[in-house]
Amino acid sequence: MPELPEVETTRRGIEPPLLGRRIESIVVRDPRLRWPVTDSVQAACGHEVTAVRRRAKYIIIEVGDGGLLLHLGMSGSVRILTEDEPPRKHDHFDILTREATLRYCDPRRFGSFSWCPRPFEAHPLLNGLGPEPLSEAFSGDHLYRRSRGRRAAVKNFIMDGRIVVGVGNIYASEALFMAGIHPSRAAGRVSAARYAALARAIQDVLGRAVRQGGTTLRDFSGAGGTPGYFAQELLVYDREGRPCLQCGTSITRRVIGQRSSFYCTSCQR
DNA sequence: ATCGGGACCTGCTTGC
DNA sequence: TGCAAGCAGGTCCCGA
Repeated sequence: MPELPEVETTRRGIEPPLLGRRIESIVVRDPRLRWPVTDSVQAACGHEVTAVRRRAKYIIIEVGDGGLLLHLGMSGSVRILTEDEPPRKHDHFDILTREATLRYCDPRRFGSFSWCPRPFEAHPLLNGLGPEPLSEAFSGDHLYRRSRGRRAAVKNFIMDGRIVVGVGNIYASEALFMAGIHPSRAAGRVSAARYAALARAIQDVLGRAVRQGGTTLRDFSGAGGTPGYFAQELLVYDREGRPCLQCGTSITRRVIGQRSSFYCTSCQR
């Protein structure tokens, strides 16, 4: 469900109700996430939220001497409650302020929730991460330099968080199509010029999706998991057998690195 | 160092 | 209608 645009949309959605508010309590109903949720998250209680940031697909709810580190995994979502509501299946925990409650739901339990002391970058889950795709630190030149000598498929390469963060399965397919690069081409065999086009494509597609408020999480009432209206803008993803919008060739689906990949055999080389 | 594959989960859709 | 297989937007960890 959540790629970077959805995570950023979630961040923007929970920032107003949390920023400047004191965390009164954290109620863990079901600690079984990717890693068991421990009592260490209670360190945030009694503190005021000073910022709600995003790093890669993590959301960091900052308080005094640390932050709550949140990942939505494949199926995670949060909603903001302003009145009591009985928990549903897969509602794992609540973060309560006086005014509102953040409730986290994650059926597949690939998400995570943990306490992160400062400095955040030192946390094992955050250190070693590559640049943010929408930051100055990310460029075609960066991709080019990091890819020399690599034989892995370029699609896997750009989905590797140590190279660049936030490029998930959908947008990897989309960006490669926009740049005209075949997803299974060896990363080390893509020219600097084509990496420049790829970096632009990644920034363009992620930037547009963020500006549109993501897709499935536009509201926080727990929408259902299918692609929202951004799906209409997808050029190749989930379009197997349908005509390429550039040349009419039937779009191919193939598993690369255990993930479905969609591309045009004629436009992408 | 790099790579591919397996692992972790539930729920929905598809096909026999 | 029922049941099993296949599929899903992430990413960590392992052995080669």
